[in-house]
Amino acid sequence: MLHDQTIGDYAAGGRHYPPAPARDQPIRLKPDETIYSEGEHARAIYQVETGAVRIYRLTPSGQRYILSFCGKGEWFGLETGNVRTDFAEAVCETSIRPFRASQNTAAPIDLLHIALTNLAKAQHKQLVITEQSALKRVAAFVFEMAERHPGAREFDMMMSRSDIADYLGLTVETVARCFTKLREKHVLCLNGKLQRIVRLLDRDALIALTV
Amino acid sequence: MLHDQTIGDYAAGGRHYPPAPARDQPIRLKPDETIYSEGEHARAIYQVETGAVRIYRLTPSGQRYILSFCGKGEWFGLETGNVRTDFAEAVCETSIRPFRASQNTAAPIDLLHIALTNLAKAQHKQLVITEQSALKRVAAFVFEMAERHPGAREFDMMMSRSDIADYLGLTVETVARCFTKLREKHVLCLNGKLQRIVRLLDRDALIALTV
DNA sequence: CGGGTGCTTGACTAGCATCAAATGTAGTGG
DNA sequence: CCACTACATTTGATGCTAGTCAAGCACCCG
Repeated sequence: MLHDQTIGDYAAGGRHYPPAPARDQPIRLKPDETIYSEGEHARAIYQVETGAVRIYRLTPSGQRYILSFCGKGEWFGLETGNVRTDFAEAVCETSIRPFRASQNTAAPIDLLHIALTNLAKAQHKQLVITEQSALKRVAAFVFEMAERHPGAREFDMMMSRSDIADYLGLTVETVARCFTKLREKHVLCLNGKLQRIVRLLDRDALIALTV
Repeated sequence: MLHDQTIGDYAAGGRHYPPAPARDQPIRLKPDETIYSEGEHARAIYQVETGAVRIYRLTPSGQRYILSFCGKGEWFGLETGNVRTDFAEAVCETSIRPFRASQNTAAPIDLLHIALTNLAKAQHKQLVITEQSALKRVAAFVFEMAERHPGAREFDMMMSRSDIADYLGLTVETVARCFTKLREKHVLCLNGKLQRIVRLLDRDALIALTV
C-alpha cells in the first residue's frame, strides 16, 4: 500500500518507477489563499489549471522572496525531502489539480521532466536577476508574462507591484518607476484600475531591453 | 541498443526506468580545461571525484555568469533537452567520472534525485543573490565553501576572484573589498600567494552575516 | 630586468533603496 | 450625493552601495 507515501519519499528513493497518480479532484482557490506552508508534510504535487500560483520563502529577517510564479499547465510542489521548504499561494482566482502518490492507475507522472523544467526555470531566473538594471529585469518579467498569452492583444499580469518586486529582488517603487519608463518609451500600455493589464505596443523593443 | 541514447532523451521521455549506466573511466582535467560547451550534443552526465567544476553561460553581451560550482561527489550535466545549454570547465586539477546511457549493468542512477538536488541548489542561490548587500553574498559564498570542508582548519577555495564575482553577480573589485572587510572584522584569514586559502576565525560571525 | 597575471585600493559616479507624500479608485455610511 | 477610509500605485527628494576607471602591489617566469 503506497497510499501514504509522500512525494519526498519517491524523490529520495527515486530508483523506483514513479507511482502512478490517483487523479484527485481539482481545487478552487480565492486570491491569496494558501495551498501549503513551509514545514508541512509534502503529500502531493500540483498542476495549475487556471489562474496563477506564487511559490515563496521567508528569510529569517521576515522578507518575502518569490521563487516562481506558476501559470496554466505548470507543476509545483515537488520537493527534495518530504517537508515543504516554501509556501504556495494563489495569486488570483485559481484552480489547481493535486496528484498524490497512490496505487498505479493511469499513466505515471514524469517527475524527472517536471524537476528539470523547474530547474531550467530557476537557472533562467538567476540570469535575469543578476543581469543588473531594474529596467531589464522588469522587461524580462513582462516578456515572461507575455509569453504565457501568445497572440493576445492584452493580458492581465494579475500580480501586484509588490509581488513583482519580491520576485525580481527590487522594491515596489522601483518596479513602478520601471513601468512608467516602459510606458514613456511606448513599449506598452497599462490598463485596468490596478494597472495590471498590459498591452504590448512594441514587442521588439521589449526584447531588445532584456538582452 | 541504447548506447547512443542521450541524457536528454531520457530526460524528455523519462517515463522509462532510467537506463543503468556503464561506468566509464574517470577523466583527469587541468585547470580551465573544457568539459563541454553550449550547443553540443549531451551524451553523458558527470560526477566530480576530486577538484571542482564551474557551470556557466555567456549572455548575448558576452558576460559570463556562473550558475554553479560542483565539488566532490556532486553531479552535473543533466539537461532538459539533448543539447548543452551551458559550459562546463574544470576550476583546478580535477577528476570527473562520466556516466552514459547504455545497457543495464550496475545500479541505475537516480536522475530525479540529482535534478531535485540541483534545483534546491539553484533556489538557494536565488535567495543569496537577491539578498542584497555584497558582503552578505560573499559571506554566503565563503560559508558554502567552508561547508565542503567540514572540520578543516583551512581550505582552498580554488576559485579566482573573478570566478566568485561572476558567480555572485558582483565585480572583482567589490569581491576583493568584501574579503578585506571580512579580514578587518576578524572573520577569516587569507593565505597563499593568490589569497584563496581561507582560515575561518569566527564561524558564528560569518553565519550572522549571511542572515 | 621586464612583462604578465591576479589581487587590492582609491576616487568618482550612476542607480537603486529609503523615506515621504500625492494620486486614483472602490467601498461605506451618513 | 458626499465625506471618509482603505488600498495600490505613482512620484519626488535624498543618501548609500556597488560599478567604473585607474593605479599600485606582489608574485612568477622568461
